[in-house]
Amino acid sequence: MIPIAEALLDWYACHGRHDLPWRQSRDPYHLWLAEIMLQQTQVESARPYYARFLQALPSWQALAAAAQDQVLALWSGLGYYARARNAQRAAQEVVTRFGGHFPNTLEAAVTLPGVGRSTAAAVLASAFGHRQAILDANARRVLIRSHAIDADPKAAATQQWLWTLASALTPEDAHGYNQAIQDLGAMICTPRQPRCVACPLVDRCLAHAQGRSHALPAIVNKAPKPQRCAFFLLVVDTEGQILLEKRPDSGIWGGLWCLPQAAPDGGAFPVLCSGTLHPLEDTPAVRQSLQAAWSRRLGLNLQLRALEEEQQHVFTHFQLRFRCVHARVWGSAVADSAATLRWHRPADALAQGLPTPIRRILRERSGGC
DNA sequence: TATTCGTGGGC
DNA sequence: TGCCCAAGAAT
Repeated sequence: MIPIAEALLDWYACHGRHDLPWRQSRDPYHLWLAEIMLQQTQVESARPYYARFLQALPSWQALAAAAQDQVLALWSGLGYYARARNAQRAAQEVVTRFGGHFPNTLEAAVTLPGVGRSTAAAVLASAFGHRQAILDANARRVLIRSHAIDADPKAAATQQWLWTLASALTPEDAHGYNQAIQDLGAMICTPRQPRCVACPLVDRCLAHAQGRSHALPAIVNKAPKPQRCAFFLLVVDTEGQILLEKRPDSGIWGGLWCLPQAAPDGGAFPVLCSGTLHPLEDTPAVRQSLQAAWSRRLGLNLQLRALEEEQQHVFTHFQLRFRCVHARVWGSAVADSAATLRWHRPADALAQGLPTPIRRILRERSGGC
């Protein structure tokens, strides 16, 4: 066996995180679900979602047949909601195209929505014992440091080299090795302040030999985050119900239920705001356009009331500044043939698949903790 | 090829 | 506090 693999497997046997829930199973459904949830997500964030999801939808068939709203409600708060929509589509394809069994080749597995090369390899190795290399953030960082790779980690040529390296280093026991290198990356070879004294690869690590462990991977220059501004409508009917709008599948918060949103100009999408402008200012003109836009889009006769203080929510690639607008409704009834508008009692609203800042708003209003 | 997709932890 | 980063994939 390659010395690196042997050292990693020995270390893993003693120090690995053997107690993770998805490591107690060899069921492809369990392992696949864990891999999807863990994409760009830390273990402790995904853990409670994994348990709840499996409890509610314990099989390919259950997930395939579920209502999308239920799937998104189970995912609500975990982020990257395309994963949830793709997961359901993948389950449907496993049932219809693969007879209820996860495909047992890399080529077939990556045809499933939301399953890329690394996710497919992880499932095949763990569920079927195949010798398949992964290349996630942990493995990538370990390889970059151990081989002192200076190139831009995101460049295509670097990715290709890393995949070649990962494949060459992965032993027959890929199941154990993949988990070992992930645990090393998460526990020892961390992004900042790696604990090289406790690393089983310290004697073979080029970065450590060169005294550059802390300097790798190379830093990629970051683009400044644009700011976007929007208003959210808080309208309650005579029975105390609140109006929610289902967002389209594409775009941010796709498929989730949200407070009706409008830009200061009345448009549907948040507008870019520079430092000098005050797009969230409470002016008669802004109120006018908001009232007109929402009344038309929602088919309601609205009377705007107070505007709440500005809040913000930071995404990976932009910052959303927003204010909540209280309103009264005259008459009733929302005409919505597409069923993208619904009145919910407060408790019902909180059971829906909501984006985190919207959940926070509704929770505070209903006096919850 | 470069963007677009969430959210919370940690320093 | 602000910023970086995470068990990546789709478009």
